[in-house]
Amino acid sequence: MAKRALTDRQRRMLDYIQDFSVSSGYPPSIRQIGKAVGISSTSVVNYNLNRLVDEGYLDRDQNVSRGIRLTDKLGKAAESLGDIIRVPLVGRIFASEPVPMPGTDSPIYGADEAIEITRDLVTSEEDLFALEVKGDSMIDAMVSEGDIVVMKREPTWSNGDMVAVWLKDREETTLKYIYREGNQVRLQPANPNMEAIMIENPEIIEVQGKVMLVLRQLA
Amino acid sequence: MAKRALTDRQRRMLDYIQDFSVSSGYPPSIRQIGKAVGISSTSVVNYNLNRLVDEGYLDRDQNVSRGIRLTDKLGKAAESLGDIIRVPLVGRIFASEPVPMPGTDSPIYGADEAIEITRDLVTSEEDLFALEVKGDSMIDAMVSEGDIVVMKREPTWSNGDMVAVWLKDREETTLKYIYREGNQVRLQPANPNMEAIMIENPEIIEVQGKVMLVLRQLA
DNA sequence: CTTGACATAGAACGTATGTTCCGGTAGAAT
DNA sequence: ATTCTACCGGAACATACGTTCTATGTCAAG
Repeated sequence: MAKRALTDRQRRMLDYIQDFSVSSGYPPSIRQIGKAVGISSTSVVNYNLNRLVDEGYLDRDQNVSRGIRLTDKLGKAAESLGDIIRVPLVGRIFASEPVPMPGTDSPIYGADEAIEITRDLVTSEEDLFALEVKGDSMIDAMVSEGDIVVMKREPTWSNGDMVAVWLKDREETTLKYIYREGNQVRLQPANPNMEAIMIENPEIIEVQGKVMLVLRQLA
Repeated sequence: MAKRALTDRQRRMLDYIQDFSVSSGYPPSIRQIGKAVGISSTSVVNYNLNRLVDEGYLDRDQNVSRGIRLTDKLGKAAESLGDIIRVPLVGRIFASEPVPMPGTDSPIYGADEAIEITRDLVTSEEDLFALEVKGDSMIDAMVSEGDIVVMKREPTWSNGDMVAVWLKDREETTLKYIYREGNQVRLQPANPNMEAIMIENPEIIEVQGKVMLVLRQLA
């Protein structure tokens, strides 16, 4: 997968490093970091520290105690922190399965992975979660393999919303524009070349979330 | 003695700690400090570090590598650094001896001790040195034991200057206002109750410096 | 199912680093 | 001269800390 935001652990590590540094005047040791974020093994802290170096969030000096230096990348992120929101990446979306939901017992994805988006990309910040699209079954929604859909868990929907719907009879998840038409429901693909699906009995569909954003990270 | 500025070593240590900290993102180790300021023994660095803590220039955390934190005292000093000048304290002034001079082979005092004064206390910053007054022999100059005189090494003097003069015949140093009066020189004590000394032959006096400032630190 | 990439935990290791002790010097005070 | 204080140097010591190795588990890819 292209580029992913930090894991929750790594973010907490950065937060702790920053907090400790400003309050103590010097950076924390590996063991201090581990204790703070709940990692028992120094090697794991070391591992994630190196990941953070790879991501450009900090610099390290080898064989130097507390040889950690925060880069300005974090500073910039902190600056505009008010403009960035984190959306948990809770799983993947298949055509053949209902969408995983956060907080359920469904096989949680990384459990601590997330993507970061600027606030102005979405109209709401509540109840958002993200899914990675697997397979080409969503092509009728103009969504391709590897895309990330940011969804909002919401019980209600309005005409024209793009939603993830679970078609009980077909055992299939699709992304469609949804319209109420009398007693029926019309599921309209984003791809104008595709035919709409008319649902005569609304009982057989289950709206699992409203699509707020589709991300396609290339290169 | 009341309160003294830092030794040259300690000042270099502070400078190095600050430089290293800002450029590295974390404080230096004891051995790094020693190497930087030319101290071979870690215990000596440790010793001076604790002195600096006593003086309030930094905080330390025990048993923590690089557990050094600069206090804002240095920051403030650095802020107003343009307003502070350091005057080397080169020795003591006796009535019975010529004044020691900086740069001579005279028994240099601490060699690295100095006092700090604000710039506005003196009219000139060049060729200044400081002496501690020993004994009560300068009472006719209203200068008492323990005072510090800041002097300017200058070959010339003007009427009304207070100067340190070495009276060759008496083998005595005194602080007096000096006036040229015809062929003679009048040395006028600051204490109005004291009699002036008339010098008929200027050859027997030697002006060793012009007094710029007298400091009396109490409590 | 098997493989490989990724993440974690635990333990052992080497060393960077702070601490302590002991001896020595120089100047000031007595 | 003696004592005292401040400062320095060297070495030994204890440990805080970064590094490395092995084992384990998970999950996506083949």
